[in-house]
Amino acid sequence: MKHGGKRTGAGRPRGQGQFGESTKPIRLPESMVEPVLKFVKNKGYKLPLYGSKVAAGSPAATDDHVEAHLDLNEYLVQNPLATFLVRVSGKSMIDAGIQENDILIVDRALQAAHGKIVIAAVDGQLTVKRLHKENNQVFLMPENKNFKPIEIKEGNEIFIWGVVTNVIHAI
Amino acid sequence: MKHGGKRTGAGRPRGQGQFGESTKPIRLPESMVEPVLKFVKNKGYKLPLYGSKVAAGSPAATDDHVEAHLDLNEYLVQNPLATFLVRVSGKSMIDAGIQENDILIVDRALQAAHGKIVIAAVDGQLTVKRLHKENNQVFLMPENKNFKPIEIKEGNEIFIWGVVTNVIHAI
DNA sequence: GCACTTGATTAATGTACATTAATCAAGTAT
DNA sequence: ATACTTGATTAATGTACATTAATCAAGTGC
Repeated sequence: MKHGGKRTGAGRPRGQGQFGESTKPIRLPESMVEPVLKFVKNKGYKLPLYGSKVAAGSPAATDDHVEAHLDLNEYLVQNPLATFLVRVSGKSMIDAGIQENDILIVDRALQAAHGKIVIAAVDGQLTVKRLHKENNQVFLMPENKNFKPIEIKEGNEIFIWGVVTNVIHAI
Repeated sequence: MKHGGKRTGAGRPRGQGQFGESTKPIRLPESMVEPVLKFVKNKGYKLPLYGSKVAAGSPAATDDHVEAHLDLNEYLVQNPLATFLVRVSGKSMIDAGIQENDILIVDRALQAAHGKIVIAAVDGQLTVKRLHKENNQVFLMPENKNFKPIEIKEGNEIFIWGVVTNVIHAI
């Protein structure tokens, strides 16, 4: 009663697991287990970015003309520990394409240089303005003709929180 | 030579690990190990969202007035497997706040209803337009007076790929 | 010959376990 | 007394291991 002998190709095939590839046990902090499982399930949120020229048919049908696969977190956030979001209120930057209720991605690690759009706290209120530095004078410039520039002087309570890198506008 | 006896409070303290909390071994597909470690290192990219009123000082100093902690992937992408990105070329939707080189987040799972801004493939070229349905006629409407509407008729090679949900504009 | 059963083979899976690290307390030397 | 050493205690950490799953091949009955 022998069943022995070679079994080339026998055994559970590789890549038959739930992920279709080999796995590795990694220790994760308990609070991250759920988010990570979601992250893995969504394949790391790598979204295809299409350029302008495309093949006919639906985007699912072809991967031609895919410029890249982007994770929005990685693409939009350079310095995760120094980045925060601000919801826009007011229309003072409407001419810069920043509309009410848009979400701004703000990086505290970037230099608040002349010409940059920044988030500043003025009178306990956050505001978006373009930073204008000129001959020792510093202004927060609105981009809406109905608003006036704010001058930053020694001693007035204005803090620049960071530099706006991206605007997210919901349709 | 006894060193025995009770040792209340002895032992390595809880929360002394690299994550400051208990961990759990989870199997991950090998290709996701690196992205997941990055994801965990960045604490799941939970970014604080500030409203308009704030305390003085820098945003790092206080967590008052934080409306929420958002993961941009989760916030922007409802249907990860049906979502893709398109880089905008052309200015045909400039009046809708969609500028050249912006990145659009597009969801194929949403209904392309009248009035929605959609991505369509026209002559092997992707285009953003507002969908206009009226009396059995369907139009792709630009929002820029220099461009003309495109009518979608039976038999012409126009495919609607999905509905634009968000616009990302780099500053 | 053909279907079915049984054992062999190998990968996937989850977790138990040995090791390491960090702390406490008693013993020891100064 | 004070500092140092040694063993005890308990959590963190990485991985080995037992179990399960999926396949192959020989044996068995008809």
